Amino acid sequence: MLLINDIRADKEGIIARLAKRGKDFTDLVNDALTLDDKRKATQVELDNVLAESNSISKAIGQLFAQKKIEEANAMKAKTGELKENSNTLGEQLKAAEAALLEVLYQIPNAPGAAVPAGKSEADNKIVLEHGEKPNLTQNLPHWELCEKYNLIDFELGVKITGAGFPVYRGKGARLQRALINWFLDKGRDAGFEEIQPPILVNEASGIGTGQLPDKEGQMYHMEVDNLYAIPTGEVPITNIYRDVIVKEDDFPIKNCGHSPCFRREAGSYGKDVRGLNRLHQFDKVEIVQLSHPSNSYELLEDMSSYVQSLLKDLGLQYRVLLLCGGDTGFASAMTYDMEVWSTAQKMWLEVSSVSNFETFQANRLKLRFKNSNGKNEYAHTLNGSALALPRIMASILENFQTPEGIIVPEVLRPYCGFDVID
RNA sequence: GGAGAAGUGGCAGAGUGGUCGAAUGCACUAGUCUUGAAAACUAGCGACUGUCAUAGGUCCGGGGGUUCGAAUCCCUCCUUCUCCGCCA
Repeated sequence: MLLINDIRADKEGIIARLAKRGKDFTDLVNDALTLDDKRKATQVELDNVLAESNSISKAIGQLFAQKKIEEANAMKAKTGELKENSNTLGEQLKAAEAALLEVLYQIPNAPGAAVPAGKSEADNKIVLEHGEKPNLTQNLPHWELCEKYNLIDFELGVKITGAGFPVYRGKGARLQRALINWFLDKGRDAGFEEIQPPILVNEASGIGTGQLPDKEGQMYHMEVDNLYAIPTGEVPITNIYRDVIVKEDDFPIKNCGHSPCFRREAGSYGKDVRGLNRLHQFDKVEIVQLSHPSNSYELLEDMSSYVQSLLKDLGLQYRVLLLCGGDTGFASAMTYDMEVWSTAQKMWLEVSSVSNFETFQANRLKLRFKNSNGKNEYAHTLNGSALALPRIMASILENFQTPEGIIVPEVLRPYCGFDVID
């Protein structure tokens, strides 16, 4: 959520930034400020009552110490009203805080300066396009290639678990494992510390990264133990830093981790979810960065370049989109999407998304650093996929197919141990 | 899963109902001394909220309760340790 103090400091600026999402947030912003005023007023009132009651309690303590029992008992009588008062005010304060939070939770992140205004993906800006779309003599979609070469068995997954839980086998499994290892090695070379996080998280972590309470239905939930299957490695990795005050000198903090991801994706059917396009379980290598507020946008560019370097090394043609306000995720201030053209499906496949959240996540996480004035300040968080496996698998299978087989990108050959899938 | 013990500031560790937000040590920061450093000495040193700045308020694993007053008593949850059981 946005910091109420930031909103207070530059209300018009925040409203203007939010307007780039194609919606007017003036009312919500005003509500938030009004509720915060109310919260503060209640707090001051409560503090005064508590201060008085504290001083009386201390006085009683001193009277007892001086054995003036009767005077002490007489003083006790005075505290009844104060106590009642503080109880009422305490409840009012809780209510005021809850009301403020409820409004703040509804306000998305304010898009950054470079983000174009717009309502839908039609308004996204194509930043660059790299390489030529492949010109193939054979154009099978990946699900047919998977069947032809026995790489991924979707039907078998249905039998074992259900739709959206594919079984990778043989060279399919090996290619995927090769990609994961290669991504992790590249991450390490780029200065990211490798993390292998838990893939089940507790409620506090879900709240920390914003999946809870709103998006509860998108995660698999284990009721017996009240744990959630992670929808992305971002959740456990970012939560490493929940309630942490990092050292300013440690910036940028760079983490990278592979994990399975679980998404219920309730209600999505049709050709967009065919094959590997959308799954309930998939693997992803995620990169996470914590940044000093002063240079988080530089780091966003670094992350974008890094992801692009992976795509280039794989020999994939791609384009980079700067998402417009309306298409930028709720928590993000600025997002680049990387898309690979699928010749067979005649559509762009989103293979990565890198975002700068500014303080939006750090606020909920209570992720701070001590600045040069000795004051605690919220850090900026960024993350991105580097990369998500299924669509990269699909891109490789579809774009490197030949009548003689699928040609494995050179960088992966040492990792998977074969040059061609036939 | 069963039995027992424990959770206090960055760390260690006092504190069992009344000037305790918390002794002491270490670590850290600044100063004195020194050519410089070390040592020694002096001072400072938790977080949140709040104020123009003070003041004030909250926080001793989390939540709730008893009391005029809770780190201290009660309930509950979580975590860690020891022993037993089970086990990749």
